[in-house]
Amino acid sequence: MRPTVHDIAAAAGVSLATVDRVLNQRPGVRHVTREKVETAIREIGYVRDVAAANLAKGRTYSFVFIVPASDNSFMHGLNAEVMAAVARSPVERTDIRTVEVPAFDPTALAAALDTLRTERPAGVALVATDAPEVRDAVDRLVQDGIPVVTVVSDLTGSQRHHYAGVDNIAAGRTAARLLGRFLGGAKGDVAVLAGSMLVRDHRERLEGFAAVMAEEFPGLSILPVIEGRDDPDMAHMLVSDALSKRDGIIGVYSLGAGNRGLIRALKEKSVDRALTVIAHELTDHTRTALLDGTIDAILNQDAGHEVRSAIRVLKAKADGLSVIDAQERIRLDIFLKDNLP
Amino acid sequence: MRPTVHDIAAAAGVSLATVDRVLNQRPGVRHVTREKVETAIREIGYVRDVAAANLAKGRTYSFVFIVPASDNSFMHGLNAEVMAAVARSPVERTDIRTVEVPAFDPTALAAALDTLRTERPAGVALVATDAPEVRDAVDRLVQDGIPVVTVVSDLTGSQRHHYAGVDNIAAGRTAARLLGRFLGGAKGDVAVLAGSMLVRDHRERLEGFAAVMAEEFPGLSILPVIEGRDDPDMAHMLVSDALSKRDGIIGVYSLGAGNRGLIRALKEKSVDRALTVIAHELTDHTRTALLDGTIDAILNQDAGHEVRSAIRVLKAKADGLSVIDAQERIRLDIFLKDNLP
DNA sequence: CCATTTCTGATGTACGTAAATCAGATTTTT
DNA sequence: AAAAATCTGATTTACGTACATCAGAAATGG
Repeated sequence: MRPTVHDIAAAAGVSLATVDRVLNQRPGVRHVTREKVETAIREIGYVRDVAAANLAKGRTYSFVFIVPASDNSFMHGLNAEVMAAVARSPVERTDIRTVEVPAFDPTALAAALDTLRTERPAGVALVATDAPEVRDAVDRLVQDGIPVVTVVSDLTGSQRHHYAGVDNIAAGRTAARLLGRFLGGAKGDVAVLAGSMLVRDHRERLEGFAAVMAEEFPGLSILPVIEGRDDPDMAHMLVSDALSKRDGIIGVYSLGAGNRGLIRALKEKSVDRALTVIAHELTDHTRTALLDGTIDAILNQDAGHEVRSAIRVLKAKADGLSVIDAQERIRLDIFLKDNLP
Repeated sequence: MRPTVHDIAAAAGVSLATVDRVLNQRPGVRHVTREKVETAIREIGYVRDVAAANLAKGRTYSFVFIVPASDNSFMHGLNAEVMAAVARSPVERTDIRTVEVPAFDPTALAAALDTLRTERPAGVALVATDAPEVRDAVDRLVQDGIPVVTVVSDLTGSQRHHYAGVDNIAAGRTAARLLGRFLGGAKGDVAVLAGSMLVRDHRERLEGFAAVMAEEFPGLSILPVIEGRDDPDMAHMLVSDALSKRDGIIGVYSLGAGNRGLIRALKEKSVDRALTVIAHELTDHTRTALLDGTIDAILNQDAGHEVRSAIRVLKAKADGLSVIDAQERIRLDIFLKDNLP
C-alpha cells in the first residue's frame, strides 16, 4: 500500500498536524522538526495523493487561453480544440476560459495578460506574438507565480514555463529536404508563400527552409517570398501572377495558412505544368488537394495535441508536479496521400 | 458548482442510498424508481467524480502487460517504456505488472492470457501474435469483462477493445511513395528486408508497399522479400549477398527490426553505388545512419505513446468512461535528417 | 523567573463517493 | 389477513488530504 500522511507522522514521530504544516509549507514548524519530517517523507517515499488533495481543497483549476482572432482554418481548428477541452473541463476539475485578442497586436495581447494579473488564474496559455511588450507581460505573470505556457508560437527570451508547439526551423528544413528530394536532381526556381514575415513561426520556417536549400540543393533557387497575409484571395492573385511570370518555377513551399487561394491558383496552372508542392496545416482544403495530387506533402501540427498538452503542463505546474517530456513534445506530422488520419 | 449525488437525491426525491444503488447498479431498486433517478441524473447533468469515487473505493487499477521476449531494439524500447510507466504507477493509482512470453509462440501467449482469467486484473495489454488460439483467449478475457487492448500488433477478428499501434498498411504505402518519389523517375529494382512473413505487421507493411509500388511506380520492381528474422547478422549476410548479385537494385525498404546488419551491409556497398533506403523504427543505429546519409527516411511508431495510450484506454474502460479518439490514434512518424527528436 | 512568543499535538470537519447496516415501508405470496 | 420477500430511507464509516481551532509545551525575551 502507498504510504499516507499518517505513515509519515508515525515515522517522524510527530503529529499529523505537523506533517501537514511541512507538506503545505505553512508556518509554525521548527527547523529541526521540519527536517525530520522531510527526511521521513523521502525515506518512506511518500507522494501526495493529488486526487485526494484536490478533493479536499475543493479545487478547480481555472485556466485562461488567449487566442488571436484570426480568420483562418488553423485558428478555427485551434479554437474548436479549446472548446472541446472546455466541454470536458468539468470532468477534469478545470474551468477553462478563452480570451480573444486581435491578431498580431502586441499591445492588446500585453494588456490582456496584465488584466490576468489581478484575476490570478491557475494558469495561462497563449498564442504568442513575438514582441518585447508581450515578453515583459509574460514575465510579470510568471513573477506573480502564475504558470504560463505558449502554444503554437513561442516567445523566446521570456520566462514562460513551456512551449506547446513544433520546432518551426526543423519544419522548414524538413520541407526543404522533401521538396528537394521529390524534385530529384531537377534545376529551377522555388516559390515560397508565407503569411507575413512579421510572424515568428513563418520567419523560422523560412530560415530552416532556406538553410537546407542552400546547403543541399544548389540547383534550386528560392524566389523572393510572397506574402499572402494568410488571405485566400490575396494568395491566389499573387501565386497566379508569379506562376505566369516565371516559368522556371518547379516547386512551391507554402509555409503559412490560407492555402485555399494557393490551391485554386495551382489547379488553374496545373494543365500546362507539373509542380511539386509542400504546404503546412492539414485542413479540408489541403487534404483534398493532397489526395488529388495538387499538393505532394503536408506538414502539420496537431492543434488538439497542443491544447491538451498545454492543459496537462499547466495542471502539472499548478500541482507542482513534473511532466513526461516525451509526451509533451509536439511532433511535426508529415502527411502523404497514404497516411492521412 | 458541479452537481453531486446529494443533488440527484434531492431532485429525484429519493434518498442517497437509492441514488447510490442506481449509480453502481446494485439491486434493490424498483424499476420506476430507478428510472426516476436516471432521469434526474440526465436532467441536472450529473457526472460522477472519478477521483472521489476511486478514493472511496480505495481502488488501484491492476494492469498486466504481456510483451514478447524479443531481443531487438524496438522491444527493448517498449519494455523500457512499460518500466517507466511502472515507475510512475503509484502516482496514478495503477499497479502494472509485465509478463514475458516467448516471441511468436501463440500457444504460450494464449496460455498466459488464460492464466489471467483467474487473476482478474483491471485490464490487459498485449503485443498480439496473430493466431486463432490467441484470438480465442482474448475473447474469453473480454467475455469475462476484462478490458483488453492490443499494442504494436493487432489481432483482427477478436473482441479486443482497442488497438494502440500504427496502421501498418498505411505505413507500407507511405514507405513506397517516399521511396518512389525520392527515386524520381528512375527505373530499377527494390529490395525488401523483412523479419518474417509470419508476423502480421510485416505482412501488412509489405502489402501496402507492394500496392503503391504497383499502382504508382511501374518503373520499380520489387525483388523477392528477404527474411532476416530480425537478426543483424542474418540481415547483413542476406543483404550483402543480394546487393552483390543484383546491381539493378536502387532502393531498399527495411520493414522489420534488426537494422544493424542492414546498415553494415549498406555501408560496405555504398562506395560503388548510391541507394535510397527507407527503414522502420528509430533506434540509435538507424538514427546515426539517417544522419550520415546511409538511410534516407525512417518510419517510426513511438513506443512510449503506445504504452501510455494503452494505459489511458484501459483506465477509461475500467471506469466506464469514453476516450478522446484523436488522442489515442497512434501516428506514423516520418523522420528525415531534419526533424529528429 | 515570569510573560510572551513560537512551536507542536490533538481533534474535528470537509471534499464527493462507496459501501454497509438497520429500520421501516411496500409489495407479493401463501 | 398474516407472513415473507422486496424495496427504500436514514445513518454511519471510510478513503487521503486540507484546513481550522484550541490547548499545551517549549523556547525566547526582558
